[in-house]
Amino acid sequence: MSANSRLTTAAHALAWIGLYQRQGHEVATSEQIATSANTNPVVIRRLLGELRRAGLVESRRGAGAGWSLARELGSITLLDVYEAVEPGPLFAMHRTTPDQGCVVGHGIQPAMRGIYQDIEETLRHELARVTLEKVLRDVLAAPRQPL
Amino acid sequence: MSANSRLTTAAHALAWIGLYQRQGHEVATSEQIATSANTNPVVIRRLLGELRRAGLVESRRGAGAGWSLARELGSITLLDVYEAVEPGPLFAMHRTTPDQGCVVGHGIQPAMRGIYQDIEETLRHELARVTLEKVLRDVLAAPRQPL
DNA sequence: GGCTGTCGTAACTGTAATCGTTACAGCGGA
DNA sequence: TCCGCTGTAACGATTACAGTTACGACAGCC
Repeated sequence: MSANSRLTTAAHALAWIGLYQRQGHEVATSEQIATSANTNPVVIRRLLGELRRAGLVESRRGAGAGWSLARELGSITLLDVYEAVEPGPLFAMHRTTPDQGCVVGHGIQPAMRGIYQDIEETLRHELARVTLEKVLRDVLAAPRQPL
Repeated sequence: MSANSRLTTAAHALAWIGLYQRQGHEVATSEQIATSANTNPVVIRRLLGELRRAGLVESRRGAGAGWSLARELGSITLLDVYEAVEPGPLFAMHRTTPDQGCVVGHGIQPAMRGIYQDIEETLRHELARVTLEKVLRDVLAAPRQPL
C-alpha cells in the first residue's frame, strides 16, 4: 500500500504541542515542531491547518504567534486525527466502472462497498480507542538512548 | 488516502473465475476477466501472478491455457488476497527519522509502531472473516438492472 | 507608525505507486 | 507447424504526497 505518514506526523505534532504546553509554554511554532519531526515547517503548518479545521488546535497570528491545543490530549483520539487528515476511504473501487452486462461486473461494487464499510467501521472503532494522551504516555515511556 | 483498487480487482477476478468454473468451464483467460473488470489483460495477469505466488490460483500455458482456482472460494479469505496483493503496512512512519535529541522525536516511532501493530492486527482479523464465497454470494445478490 | 516574527497559502519540483498500453518471447495442445 | 494464451519487460500517464521557495497578512511591541 502507498503508505501514508500523515497520521504519524499529525500525532507527532499534537504530542509535541501537548508536552510543550505542560512545560508551561503558551504556544508552539511550526518551526519548532518541524525541527522535532525533521521536516519542513510548511508541511507542519499544512497538517495543523487541517487539524484546526477539525477543531483540535488553534493558531495565533502576529507577534508571539503559534499553535496551541483546542482540546485536552485526553479527549482527542486517533480517529479525530485520522478523519481530519485522511480524506478518502481505505480501499477504492475500480477506476473504471466494470462491465454492467456481466453478472460479476454488475454486482461486485455493491458487494465490496458493503464489506469495506464494515471493515472501516471496525478500523474507526479501534482508532477511537487510542487517545493522544496515551500516545504521549507511550512516547515518554520509550527507553532512553544507551550511552 | 491514495486509494488502492488492487484488493477490489483481485477479489473481482477470483469471484469471476469461481463463478465461471461453477458453470462448468475449466479455465478462465485474462482477456475474459479484463473485459468484466473493464481493464487491460496485463493488469489482470499481473494481479493473478501474485495470487498464484500465494497459492490461491493456478495457471496453464500452451493451447487451451488460462487460470483456475487452486482452492475453494470458501477457503479463501480477503486476508489471503490482501496479503498477496498489498505489500506495505497500512500507516507509515516519517520519511526521515525524527530528531533523536528531542524527547518526542525519540519516542514517537516506537509508540506509533506499537499502536499501529494493534490496529493492523484487528484489520487482519476482520479481513479474515470474509471469504470469497461470501463475496460471490453478495455479488449475485445485487439487484438486477431495472429495465 | 514601523519593525519583527509567525501564520496562511500558492506554486513548483521530486519521488513513488499504480494503471494502462505495447511488445514479444515461451509454452503446449491440436 | 500453427495458434492462443501466459509471462514479463518497458514505457508513458496519472495521482498523491513531501519538500521547498516565496510572499502577503496579521498583531504585538518599540
